[in-house]
Amino acid sequence: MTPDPRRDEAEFLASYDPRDYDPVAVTVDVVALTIRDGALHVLLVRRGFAPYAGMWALPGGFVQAGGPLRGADAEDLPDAAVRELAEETGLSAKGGALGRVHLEQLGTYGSPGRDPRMRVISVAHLAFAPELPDPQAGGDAADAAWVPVDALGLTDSGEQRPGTTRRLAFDHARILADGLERARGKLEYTPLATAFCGGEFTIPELRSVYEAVWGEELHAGNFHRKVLSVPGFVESTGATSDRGGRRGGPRPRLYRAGDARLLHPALLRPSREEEIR
Amino acid sequence: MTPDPRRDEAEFLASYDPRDYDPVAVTVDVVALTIRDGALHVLLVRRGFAPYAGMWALPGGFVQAGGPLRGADAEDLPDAAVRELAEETGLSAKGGALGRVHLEQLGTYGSPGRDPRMRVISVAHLAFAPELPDPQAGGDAADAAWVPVDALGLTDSGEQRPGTTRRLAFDHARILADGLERARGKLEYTPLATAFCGGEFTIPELRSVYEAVWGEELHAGNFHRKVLSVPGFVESTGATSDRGGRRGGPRPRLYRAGDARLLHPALLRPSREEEIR
DNA sequence: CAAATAGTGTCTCTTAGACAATATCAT
DNA sequence: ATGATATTGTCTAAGAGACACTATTTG
Repeated sequence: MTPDPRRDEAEFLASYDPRDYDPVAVTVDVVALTIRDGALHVLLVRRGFAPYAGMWALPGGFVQAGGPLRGADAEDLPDAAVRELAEETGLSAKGGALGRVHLEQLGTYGSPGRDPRMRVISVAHLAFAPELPDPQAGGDAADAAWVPVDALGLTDSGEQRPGTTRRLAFDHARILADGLERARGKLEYTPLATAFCGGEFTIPELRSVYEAVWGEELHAGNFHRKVLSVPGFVESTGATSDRGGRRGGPRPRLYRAGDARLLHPALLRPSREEEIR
Repeated sequence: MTPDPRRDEAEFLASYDPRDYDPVAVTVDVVALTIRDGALHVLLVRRGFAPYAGMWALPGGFVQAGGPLRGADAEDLPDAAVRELAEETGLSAKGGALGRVHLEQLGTYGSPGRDPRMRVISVAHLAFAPELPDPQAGGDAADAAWVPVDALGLTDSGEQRPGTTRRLAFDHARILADGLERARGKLEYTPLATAFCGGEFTIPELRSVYEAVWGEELHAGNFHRKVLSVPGFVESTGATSDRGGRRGGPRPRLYRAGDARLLHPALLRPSREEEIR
């Protein structure tokens, strides 16, 4: 049963009864990405309870709907995503380390049967974070950790290769695969790679972000010149890093994110020939 | 109140009661675009009932959730979008004219208060259609029509300019603005402009699609050469159109969509300098 | 016939990418 | 000292866009 839009609002509210509706739950899941030790990591929680007990899942939870009277506890979707992220990481949402996190909506997943309990529509979000502390296992989670994406054995078709130890619950392998593909694309035409860095960063650090997300080595010289040539991508701080490269080399200069929202011309990743058809 | 994931599935189902939940309704809305008379049009319905009676809205409706027992009437989100489109246009979903329509998810809109009746989460979809017949006003709609997008006075910020006669209900101006921006971008790096054409089309017809969506005139010669140079964008049918241009000119050749899913190199639209920052 | 249009040729400028060179730093 | 790294320079090929030209069709 679904609401009948032919009734006007007053009549609707007067005759309102939750039992008239097919129950649908709306959740928010977050694909939170960060770079650790030069590798792309995703924030996962281990489920303590059925369904999928013991398996790993994206952090997420039910949206506070607010009920028919739309109480003050009704949450907007981005707010719900930030709240879930804060709960799982133990970080404060406002002003704290989460203040620098980029968050965008990824997509909505609502196939019947994706949750064995009931019809669940999940609005997935994508977050780019600078390096954050290890998460606190809390709430519903038996464990929580930043997990290297490579260790999950994801295929392009959104499944995990057989033999992968950490199995993902629900359709979270598909959601994560979609999030990774979105992230790879975003790095091409937006300056969001800077969201993985701290407030100040070097060009080689920025390059390592691209290499971690794209899974390809980039030519240092050409990358350097390209980043500086795109208007508004980065701006110089005038300062210089206090350390050279890991195994030698001069001290790189420091930059901060510029004011561009789109990169023009874009930084196209090499060798996309395969995925064109 | 939200479900407690700590209960296992059997216990969950045994104790299930719809009244335990904050009621949330999930709808599907469709931004259906087509080209008519060289101008971009969107499919709109006029609301016959409150809220927003008399205003125009995107076609859409409630998703059939299927209830806790997940009956056979449970709908996937894309299926719901196709069903809404078929209901509003009076066209058959399978095999009919809707078979050639491109459909993709656009985004999910769930701000509290966006629907005055209750908490409604709307999963918006974007459809590219070749020229279709005029829709049949039916179901909940007092009227239905393909409306020129330019006549809606949309601003970049997702609002309608004052003085626009056809007002859009709910947050549909924002959704439509997002859909248009997505469409403009998709034409750059995918061959989806062909989805606005019939099975066979000419390069000038394809160019008119780009001009209608981007709102800019393109250089005919350069466009022609560019389209043919991108691998897999179009393939020749060998045939020639039976008419020349409107006011003269040779008969253009006919092409059909190629097998590329991405355009490489992309067709970048001119003059994007403004929107970079 | 006059005007418009399809399709092709040519030129210039920008950019991507390969490669090289040099200065600086870690070990 | 040795090797790695940051940064800049140079060269080549590809592509975008401006412009011109010809052949063909409509009215």
